[in-house]
Amino acid sequence: MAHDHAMPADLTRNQELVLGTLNHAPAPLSAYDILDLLRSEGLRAPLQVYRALDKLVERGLAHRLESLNAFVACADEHCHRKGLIAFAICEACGKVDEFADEVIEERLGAWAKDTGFKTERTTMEIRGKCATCLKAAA
Amino acid sequence: MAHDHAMPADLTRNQELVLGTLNHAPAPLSAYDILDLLRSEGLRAPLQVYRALDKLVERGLAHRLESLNAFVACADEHCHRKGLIAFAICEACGKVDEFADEVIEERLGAWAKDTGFKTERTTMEIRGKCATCLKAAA
DNA sequence: GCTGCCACGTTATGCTATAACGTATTGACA
DNA sequence: TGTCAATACGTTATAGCATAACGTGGCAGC
Repeated sequence: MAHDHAMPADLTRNQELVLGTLNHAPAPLSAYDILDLLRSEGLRAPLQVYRALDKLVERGLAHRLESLNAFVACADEHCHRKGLIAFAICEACGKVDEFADEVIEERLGAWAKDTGFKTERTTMEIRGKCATCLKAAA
Repeated sequence: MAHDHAMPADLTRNQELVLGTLNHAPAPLSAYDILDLLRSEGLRAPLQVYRALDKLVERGLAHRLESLNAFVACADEHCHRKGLIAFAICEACGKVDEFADEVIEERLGAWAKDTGFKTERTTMEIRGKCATCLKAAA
């Protein structure tokens, strides 16, 4: 993708480095991938990356993909994405598509209400092949 | 939960041991949890557990919870569950509720069709607090 | 100046998963 | 009956992901 998002001004140096790395990556990166890419900037320990990632995820600037144990920058231009987000992950090229669906959100909300469950966090990840890769394989 | 599911007759010894362990667990177990519980049965290496889990998951007898790196037995009595399954995980007691929603499945199908994405596997996990734990805390 | 807070840096460790071997069993079938 | 393919098994070693526990340093507010 290699495009820049609007980057908040109040990030710490480490957070900025990590977010910058994610922004320029064409596919999700593991914390250790990020660490390796940032050794030249002085980062040495996994914890430096994990701490930055925690903050970025907390603020919605990055997302964790549970099924990959990896991270991506938020795809929303102004990072104002609210509510439930779904990810479609291409197993061939690694690209991740981020989308929201109000109907799904509402159905999950209804289920939670019915069963008395208090939702705190939802992850939804679709694995498969993206249109581009399907075409290329044909 | 500690109830027995119908257990297929053609499981290998290791698969049977692992599925039995999951069936009797009140909450998801990691592969290493399972290993520890089965050392008395002669299991010694993680791979023995992972191999059994792979087969069980493949057959739909067990599910992997990506957000926990853990496994549960399929909650469906006869293990005939088809299509997309959602999991609601209580962060307090660890219990997992398994459910299906056709509307959600259809919405995801529609999204895939629109974008030309070929879905192979979908994970949907809700984290939060179950009704029982909420009541207990009140 | 003191205090509380938060980010940082470092070392060590723990948890999760798989690679790469070789062996044993079974069933198909010439 | 021998051999072949398929599949599960067992073991050792290693790779990959994540956090505990410690101490340091900057900065805001009183």
